[in-house]
Amino acid sequence: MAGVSTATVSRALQSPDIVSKKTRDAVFAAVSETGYSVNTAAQMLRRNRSGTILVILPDIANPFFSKILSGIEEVATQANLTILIGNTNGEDERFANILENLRNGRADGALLLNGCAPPDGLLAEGVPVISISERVNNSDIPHVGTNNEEAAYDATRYLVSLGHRAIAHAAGPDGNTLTEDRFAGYARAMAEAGLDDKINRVPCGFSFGDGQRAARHVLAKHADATAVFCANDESAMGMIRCLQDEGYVVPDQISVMGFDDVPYASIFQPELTTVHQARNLIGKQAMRMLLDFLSDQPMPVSPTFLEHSIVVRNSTSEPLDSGFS
Amino acid sequence: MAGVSTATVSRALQSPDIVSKKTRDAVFAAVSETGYSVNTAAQMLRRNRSGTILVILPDIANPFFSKILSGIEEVATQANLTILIGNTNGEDERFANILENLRNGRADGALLLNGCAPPDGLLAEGVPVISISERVNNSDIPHVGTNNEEAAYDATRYLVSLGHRAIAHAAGPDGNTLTEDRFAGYARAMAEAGLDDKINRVPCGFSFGDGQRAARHVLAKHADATAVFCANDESAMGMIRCLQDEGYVVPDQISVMGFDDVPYASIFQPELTTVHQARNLIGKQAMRMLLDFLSDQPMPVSPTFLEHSIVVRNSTSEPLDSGFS
DNA sequence: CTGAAAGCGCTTACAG
DNA sequence: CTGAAAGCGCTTACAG
Repeated sequence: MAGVSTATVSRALQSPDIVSKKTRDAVFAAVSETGYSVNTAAQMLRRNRSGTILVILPDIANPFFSKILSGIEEVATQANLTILIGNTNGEDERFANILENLRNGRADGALLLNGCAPPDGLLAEGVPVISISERVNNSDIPHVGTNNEEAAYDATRYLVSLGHRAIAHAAGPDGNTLTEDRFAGYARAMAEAGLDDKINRVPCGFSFGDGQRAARHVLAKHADATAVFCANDESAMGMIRCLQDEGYVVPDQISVMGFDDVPYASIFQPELTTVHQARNLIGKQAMRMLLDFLSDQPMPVSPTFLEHSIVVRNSTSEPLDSGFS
Repeated sequence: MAGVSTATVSRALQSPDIVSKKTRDAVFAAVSETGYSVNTAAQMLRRNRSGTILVILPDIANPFFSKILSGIEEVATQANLTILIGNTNGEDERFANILENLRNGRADGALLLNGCAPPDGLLAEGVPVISISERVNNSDIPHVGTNNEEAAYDATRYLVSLGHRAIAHAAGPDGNTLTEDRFAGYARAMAEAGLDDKINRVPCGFSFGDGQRAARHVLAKHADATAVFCANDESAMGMIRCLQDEGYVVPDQISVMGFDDVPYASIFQPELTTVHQARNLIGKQAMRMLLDFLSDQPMPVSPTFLEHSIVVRNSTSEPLDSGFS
């Protein structure tokens, strides 16, 4: 090296201001000449910090997560943190393996996007964790996301404002907080509009195929419906596709509304009316909170909600008087 | 701990067969009781290996990559390796930062999906790297992917076999090996069918919007075209959407074919005829090769290609005699 | 089959 | 402002 101790090299690199300009320059010169790069493993070992945060999600291919991820990345990069992505694929075993990264020191904290509580004992104690988008039931894990109840309420109110009365709700998968929150908002708006007797929860799910199946259910059992509010965009698209295949015109004969505003919502035909979530901001906010958490700042006890909005496109319109039957 | 030295604990955990059954059991019991987990940092430092491989891609949200990623993950998990995803976002600076993980020991090797050569000096020497899907120009980095020239040739032959003669090609972005390979395959098939004078390279790109713009180009300048072979699925969908907006019926008046077989290809209306790439297998194969590379086995000097196939759906049909003008 | 010991490459109180 | 020294938690030749 260039005439100084390793201690000084370390100082020059980590806190340039505490060494003299002369040594600093010498060190930087030597570094760029030799192409030196600190050994992260040694650094991690000594500091007892990995400088990495773990992002746990159920399906990396789901476009819903991409903007959240880029928000997380932006903030993490600024803070000089690496992000490690763990893909559970909905499997408990994978989830457990991924959590291992928090015990063995590969990551200092985690962002949980899969809505599952870490199994007892698997979450290392005192490790900062924040849940995003999907709340974790019965836990005090800090949360960042959209107010799903409120957003579903707004969505339903929008359909009511168009003149719809028989509005069905194609609900998400069971045992999911998103499903319950969105149904609750729908039911509240219906009740408020004096439509208690029209409240109609159709079992559905979050996939395109689920939406198709739910459409057949609607056609078979609720032929008076003039609108369907679906629990997410994917299922709304499946719903529409099936209705079209059965010869119905959306929105002329039946309106369909989604939730999420995924990238594809504006490419699908008809373009989907949906609820927009501020996904990038959600990711950023969650990462910022995790940063605070890592530096032992107190966490908010109630969930942090970011603003949502109704995006009106072409899959909804005023109802025909008679319904579509 | 349970009556043995740390050396023995290490041996019991890493190579259970070289310790006596008695100590092994004692160690495992103590481990599960205390919830002990090895410190990865210390392990990395001592072994001079991170047990992590770096996957570099331009856009994590692109659904094209998801199946490749899951293939990579499957093999990596079996081999007990962690994967670290680096998202370049197409930015050189990010790319450089991501490559840093190979210098500082956070990763032992890399899988390159962004088709860019690591800038001189930024790739640590002797680090195993394999390129996937998109070849890196002028480099001897081992490659795994689809034979794009051959696949484009097959796609074009399919259109020819339907009876099309005026087949345009909406080409990918400039300076990309995929673009050149696919154009070359298209041109070869056209020439072979005696249609040299019909070879028509329309500047396009890989996005939906690029496809829409290219459609206008085709309508304005090549109104005799009865089919367009697009460089990927996204642009093919944009092409179709614009043609529909202009009042044309696909495939009746004009056939459009894509490349990749992304998940959305079968949901889009009309369902897209395209070239299927064995993305999961590509990911697996690349990861397997990287494993070999890491254990110093020799790499193949020529690219490893996995099988592609033509998926016929509803965006292509026999041409009308007259073209669509 | 097991233990004592060295050392991986950093960082950081402790002196000076 | 800088250096010498200790120690983070492992793994692995080396003895026995």
